[in-house]
Amino acid sequence: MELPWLSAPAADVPATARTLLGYTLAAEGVRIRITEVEAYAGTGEDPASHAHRGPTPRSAVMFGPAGHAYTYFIFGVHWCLNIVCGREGEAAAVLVRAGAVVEGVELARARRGGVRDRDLARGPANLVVALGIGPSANGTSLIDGSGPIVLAPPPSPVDPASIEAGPRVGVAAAHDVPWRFWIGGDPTVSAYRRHVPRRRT
DNA sequence: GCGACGATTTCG
DNA sequence: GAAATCGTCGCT
Repeated sequence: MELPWLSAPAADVPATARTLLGYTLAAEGVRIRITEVEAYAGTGEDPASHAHRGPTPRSAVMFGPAGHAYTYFIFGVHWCLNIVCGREGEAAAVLVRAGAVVEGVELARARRGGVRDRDLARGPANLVVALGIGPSANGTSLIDGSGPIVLAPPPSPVDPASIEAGPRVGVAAAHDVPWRFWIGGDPTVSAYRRHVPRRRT
């Protein structure tokens, strides 16, 4: 699978994020159709990006070739999945926030335990659980079949007019850029929560 | 080396 | 509204 537009310049990552809506991610017996994403740009361009202050051991994958997975650990509890975008040396990425399970529903139910089907892959950490992936996926290719996750084009095209945009969820910085994109009206899209500062101890 | 804090989820 | 819970990153 060749997806050259994934390597579009980092400045175009919002457009890349929109394009990824409707694509499917398959891993460990479950396939989900992406219904919600967020765009993150690179060094110096996006205060909310992990790569904003330059390369670090964690964010190194973001600076690599497009089409690879960037997984990170958050709050000592959860894993989230990004699709690396942009040209090599740039650090753009698209956070996969929600999806609809289209294959392997039984497996996804077993992994998520007793939630409604629409919630199986609702929210970035829940989506990762439904797909049964984890830290070992970091840095693997999503497009050449060499890794545990495979990205594939939409089974049915997404109507561009149905795509909606808004501020990214839970980010303290850049609250004003509408870099979250979702398929309008889709029940699997996660609820918007504004960033809440933690109480200092 | 130390400490504040996070692209979250879930419960009360 | 707040806790859980720990790796990462910047610097008191």
